[in-house]
Amino acid sequence: MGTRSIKEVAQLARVSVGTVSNVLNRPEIVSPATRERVFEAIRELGFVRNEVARHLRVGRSRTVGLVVLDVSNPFFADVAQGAEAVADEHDTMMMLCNSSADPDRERRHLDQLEQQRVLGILITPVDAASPRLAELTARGTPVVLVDSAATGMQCSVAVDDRLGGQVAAAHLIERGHRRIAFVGGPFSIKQVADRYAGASAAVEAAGEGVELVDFETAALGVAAGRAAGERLAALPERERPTAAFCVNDLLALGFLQAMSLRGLKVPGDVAIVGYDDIDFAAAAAVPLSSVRQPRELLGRTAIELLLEEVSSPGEHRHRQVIFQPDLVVRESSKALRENG
Amino acid sequence: MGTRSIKEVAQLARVSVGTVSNVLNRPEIVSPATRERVFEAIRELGFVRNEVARHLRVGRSRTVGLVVLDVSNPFFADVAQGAEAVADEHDTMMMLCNSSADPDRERRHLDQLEQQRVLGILITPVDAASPRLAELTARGTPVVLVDSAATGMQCSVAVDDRLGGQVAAAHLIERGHRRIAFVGGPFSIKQVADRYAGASAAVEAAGEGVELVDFETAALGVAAGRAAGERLAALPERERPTAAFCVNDLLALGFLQAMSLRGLKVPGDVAIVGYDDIDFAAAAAVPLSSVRQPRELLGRTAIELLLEEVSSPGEHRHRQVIFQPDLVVRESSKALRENG
DNA sequence: GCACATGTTTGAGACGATTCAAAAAAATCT
DNA sequence: AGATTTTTTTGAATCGTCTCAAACATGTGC
Repeated sequence: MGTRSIKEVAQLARVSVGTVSNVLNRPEIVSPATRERVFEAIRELGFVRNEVARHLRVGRSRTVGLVVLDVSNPFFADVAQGAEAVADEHDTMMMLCNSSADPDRERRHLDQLEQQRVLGILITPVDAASPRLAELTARGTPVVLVDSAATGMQCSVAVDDRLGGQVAAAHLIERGHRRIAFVGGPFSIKQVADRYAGASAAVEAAGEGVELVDFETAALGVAAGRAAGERLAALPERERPTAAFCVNDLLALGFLQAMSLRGLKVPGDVAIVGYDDIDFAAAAAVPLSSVRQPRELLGRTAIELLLEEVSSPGEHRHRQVIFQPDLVVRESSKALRENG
Repeated sequence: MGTRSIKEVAQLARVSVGTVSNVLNRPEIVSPATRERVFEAIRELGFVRNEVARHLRVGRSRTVGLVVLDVSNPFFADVAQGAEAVADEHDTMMMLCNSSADPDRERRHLDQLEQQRVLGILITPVDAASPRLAELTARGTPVVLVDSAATGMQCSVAVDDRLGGQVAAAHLIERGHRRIAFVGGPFSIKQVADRYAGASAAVEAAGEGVELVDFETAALGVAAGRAAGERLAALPERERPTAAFCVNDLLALGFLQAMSLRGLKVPGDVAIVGYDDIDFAAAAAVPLSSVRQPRELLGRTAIELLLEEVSSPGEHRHRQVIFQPDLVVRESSKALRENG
């Protein structure tokens, strides 16, 4: 094809390849006249540096991988945006990969990233304990866990999911709800399990008469939420929970949709609290109460930890950063319920 | 670091590097005994093939770039998902890049992708006529335009935006609206301009007494839609459009939110039609009518065209694929309006 | 046991950029 | 003008893998 090499540039500019390389990397050590001649040749030939060759020689990549559970979840889109902003400042490229919460797809992405010898990997793992992650670290690819706490071998950035679940459930209990649905799954995903644990704890703390009812879902999208909503709506009124804590906003949105299809009022018949506080939460049929996470900050911090690890491998100490979530109360959980 | 090369594997397995390479690429030509010995060595050393070196030697990358206007718009997330599914089948990696509709960010991404010598680039360009794109093609990086028609030098996959705009406006006119707001911008984005042109045409065709009122926005997100909604709501009732055609669903969602904040009923006071039919459209406060595009299909087709071009550069003829949009009518535009 | 086909393995170049010691050229000082 | 320092430029070696012609084994038929 029309791709030129440094050699051709050298030829046209009547200098050695070493000089062309110098013009590209340390232009200040090349005499102005030569430098100009080389630039001229570059322009004329439409030369574009081959980053692959550079990488091979230098042994250091300029791209980092970010593997998320679901690109189409705005939560991750925002995390990615935060990370990319920082990457950009460091002249680093970000490869966004989507695992769809599928361990197999995740593995394939990790394989490819490792083969590409990326600078490092940011990942929201399907399973944080997977040996694959330890392997990567051991072989020299730094890994930072995003939205999931590490155990010390890696850096991680997370939000206190247990606390988030607890706050959400406590809020519903305080509003007078006694039977609360927990909507989310699969439990193998750490975030789901932690938020459940938090909600459980709040329910325990409330004592007798308050219970948490599982509505486990197979996935974490709008459709799964709708399905869970249908299941709940189908229950006879006496058994039906009067509130639902959905483990993310997509589920909550789907759940809300099901309520309105089945003629149940929100928050009158069923109150809802979601998680993530994505932009759509506030724009929903009934504006959703939601547990907010600092999304961009999560991304920013993650990549900063990674870049720090890369730039000073010697003295780097792994850190586990944990942010606090915030409950944002909106219509969907506003009504007070008289106890029965 | 702990990264091993083919040479070390060869040493441990007591074979030549050529043989190791053969085991990796054409295992069938290696005798079973040797093959097993090599695999054993690979396992023992934790060898991971260096794709960078391979790429340099072979001259052919296994990754394609996808540059979109906005990762956090679910429309693009879906396009990406469609493309990635196909990429996956072809053992190809996808780099998702976000230009945020910023020509400068777009340029930087294109530079990086070209330097990485990717197999090809799928792009929803900020400006399809940019010489940068022609340059890429000329230098040997195939480019496929996504959601934007090409002029013959490249392949492209698009949806008939003019038709979409027309259908949306015609629908509102048919419902009895005479003054229709067009919400969207900047007009420098092709999709915006085309949808506007279509809506204009429908208004023209309706004859006297029907008009299109511009509410140009600076961006295409929820916030911009909310702002436009505020502007419209602030108008005295007699001048206020009774319907709005929003150039995408994010704008429509924001717009809808503004209506409800200002106490205007949808569709009673103002009817709304959005564009893209993202999952959230159906889940909105008032389920949104929207012009649906085949999102995954767009992505699939784009990368298929690219891979075809790459695999048979000789006889490849550039194609411009155009899909038809569909109007999905929901609550937000259902009410009939008696003419005044 | 020889000629020949068939099946395996080898090892010396690429690929395109970077690096760095050494050569060459230019500038400065006696 | 010659010696010395400083500034530029050079070119060979290198990164890790693939390729391919040639070398080497093994097996077959006579």
